[in-house]
Amino acid sequence: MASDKDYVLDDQVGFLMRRATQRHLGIFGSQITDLTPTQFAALAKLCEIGEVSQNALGRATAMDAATIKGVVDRLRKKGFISDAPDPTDQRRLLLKPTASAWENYDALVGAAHQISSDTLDPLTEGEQAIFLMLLRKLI
Amino acid sequence: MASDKDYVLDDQVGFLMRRATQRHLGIFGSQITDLTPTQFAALAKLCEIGEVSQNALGRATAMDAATIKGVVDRLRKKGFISDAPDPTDQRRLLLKPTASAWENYDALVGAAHQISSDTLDPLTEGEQAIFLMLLRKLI
DNA sequence: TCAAGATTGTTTGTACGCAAACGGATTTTG
DNA sequence: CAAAATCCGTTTGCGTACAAACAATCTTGA
Repeated sequence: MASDKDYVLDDQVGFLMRRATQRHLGIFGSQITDLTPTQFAALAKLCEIGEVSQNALGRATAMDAATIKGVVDRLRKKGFISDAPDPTDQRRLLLKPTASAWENYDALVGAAHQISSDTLDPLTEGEQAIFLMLLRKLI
Repeated sequence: MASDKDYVLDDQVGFLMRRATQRHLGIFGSQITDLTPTQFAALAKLCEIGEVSQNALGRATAMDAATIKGVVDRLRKKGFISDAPDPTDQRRLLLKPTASAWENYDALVGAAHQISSDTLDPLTEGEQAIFLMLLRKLI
């Protein structure tokens, strides 16, 4: 008989979440190729907020200071972020989306919705709502 | 009024899964410090299987060939994996857990169970079962 | 049988993701 | 007001993760 101590990797929540994330990233990559999911998240938040410091954008997108720096660097290289020193705080780098950022964001929002929809497609609508509700409790 | 096209990052399944995974990795790191979650997954599978080629271990743990190579290299450096060429297939590297691997695995299984339990702790037992069931459908 | 195709392990390059440390700027507090 | 604490952006180092390419080795099919 199975002991309480049995450990089946494939039944562990961490392993299942990693695999579900892998599938989601595959869906994302097949529909949006110019930006990574992380870059799109930062772009979306930046367009949502409008003007924000680098670290604050990181907090808003759940990326630490080291991670958001690399993401912002790559978005700037793509021409999606312009920055200027904050006149009221000399430590801060004030980020703003460029016109090109808005164009790309607007063009990609539909695909982004589709990606979320495709990710949840194996579930019924009711299950999707339950899943998202439970997922929110695990943050 | 909100348009159908509104995109709220914080409501997207990908973003929520990333944050839930972050929380889980934090819980893991606070209870198991000698091994990363990925390394523990590979170790657990290796102990479960017993003897397996490197790429096959990667498939069993949802890691591609490049990723599993690095993980195996680090586990070997820690003394948890011994390898030998497969006599029946000269391409294959046959991996086996060392005695030290078994000792460490046995010693850590309890913590691993606790990590899964802590990760799901915000949910009731019924919710946990539902969440895992839905998560499995999203793989 | 033997050429075509697949698989094994490897390397390189890019991109998160986090810990830790750092100097400089700002805020808090004693 | 000055010291302590905090926050800002940066760098380094390590560990996933995956794409793409590669040589060596099997396997298959005509």
